[in-house]
Amino acid sequence: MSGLRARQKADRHRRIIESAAALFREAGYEGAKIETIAAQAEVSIGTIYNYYQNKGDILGAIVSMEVNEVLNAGRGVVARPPANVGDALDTLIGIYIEHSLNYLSKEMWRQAMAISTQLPDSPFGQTYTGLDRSLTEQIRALIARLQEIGLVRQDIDGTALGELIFNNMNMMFIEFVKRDDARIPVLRAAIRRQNRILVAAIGV
Amino acid sequence: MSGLRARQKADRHRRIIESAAALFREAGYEGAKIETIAAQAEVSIGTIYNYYQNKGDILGAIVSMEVNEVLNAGRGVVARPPANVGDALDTLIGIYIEHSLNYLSKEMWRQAMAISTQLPDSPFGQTYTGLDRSLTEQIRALIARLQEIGLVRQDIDGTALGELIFNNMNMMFIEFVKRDDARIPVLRAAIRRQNRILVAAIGV
DNA sequence: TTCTAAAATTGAGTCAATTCTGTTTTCGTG
DNA sequence: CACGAAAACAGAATTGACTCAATTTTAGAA
Repeated sequence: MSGLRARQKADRHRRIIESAAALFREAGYEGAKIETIAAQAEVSIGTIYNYYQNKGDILGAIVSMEVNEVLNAGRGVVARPPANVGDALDTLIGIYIEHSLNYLSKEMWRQAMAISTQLPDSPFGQTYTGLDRSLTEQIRALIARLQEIGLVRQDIDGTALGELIFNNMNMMFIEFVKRDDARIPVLRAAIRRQNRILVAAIGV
Repeated sequence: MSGLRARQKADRHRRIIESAAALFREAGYEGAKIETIAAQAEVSIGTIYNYYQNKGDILGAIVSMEVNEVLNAGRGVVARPPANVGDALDTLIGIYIEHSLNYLSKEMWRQAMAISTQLPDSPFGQTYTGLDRSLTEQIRALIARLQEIGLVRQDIDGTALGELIFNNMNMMFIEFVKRDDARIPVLRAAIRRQNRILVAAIGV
């Protein structure tokens, strides 16, 4: 392998993503025309559609990178969580939220979320669902860790709890990206307040 | 008022909604062309855009009717809730979920949800956010009612709890409409399982 | 080196939502 | 009843995502 064809392919992939990312930032998702992305990446429109099924999939590739970084950052917290249930959850969720706008603007998030519900079976739709699942799983892993340490009661249904916490956080995040004037500290405080009910219920 | 102009306007509104609803059912949201809706309603394309800012707003009008019916049905449960926290929540949520597919197909829900996150400031986007808020508020009202009756502890943060329950349910519903093969009883069972954690925490 | 099938690229063409501009209808007033 | 302004309407034109048939490039066998 690694012949000319494979190298050119990888190179084109990179050029398309880079052009798209730059344009999405500058002009927004809707404002970025495929034609312009193609011109900037020095490929034709047809080639873009050879690499990605639709415009949303291009955005999807960028979103995936961002979420994977977040998942990675979360591993540290799961491995060595703060010695207090409330803080542990807040720290993990904090990582998710604080990292979320590194590469993606709120508008890009809105588009990504919209596409993932609109076309759940498209490549990106499936990827996005998988990312959500991974985040849920990571929260569940944190809970399991806290149970090991003895900070969370053994008889708690960790799966259901992980889903509950993720679903609530995710929904709050969706509302957050829908309002351009919404601020991260306010979002985090609201989620802390909601989780307080759970924390009280599951602590030993 | 109530001159010819106003009457014609109301009549056209109705005709557009009826044509659109019929077509969305038959052909799906994407499959329903504005041109066809216009022809069926016996108005021009331009007129449709005079009444609704975009295709999504037409769907939005239909979704609003559905959700308002659901809210109405929920009032009964809030007024006379089952004498058990778990059952009370399950009954209210059951009403929401069981009614949800009366007029709207999963595909229509997907589109509606997508549009509401994609264009949160469009008329429909704002309406949808308002509907979500009303549902959250109704769950909060149920909790308040249960506190009055003495089934839920007085020191529980009802607002946060209402949000937590709604957000989790809503997220589960979103995942439900994303999968055409997902079934209502399974959805309800999953939500019951998640809520069990909360029920245990808030009961007197 | 030459040749051929498969893979990749190209961009003009299609399709459907939305916009735009000129026309028609309604309303209130003299 | 006639008239002018404002509101509604119509549908042709625009726009931009996506398709597809024709062309070019590559890999690897002879």
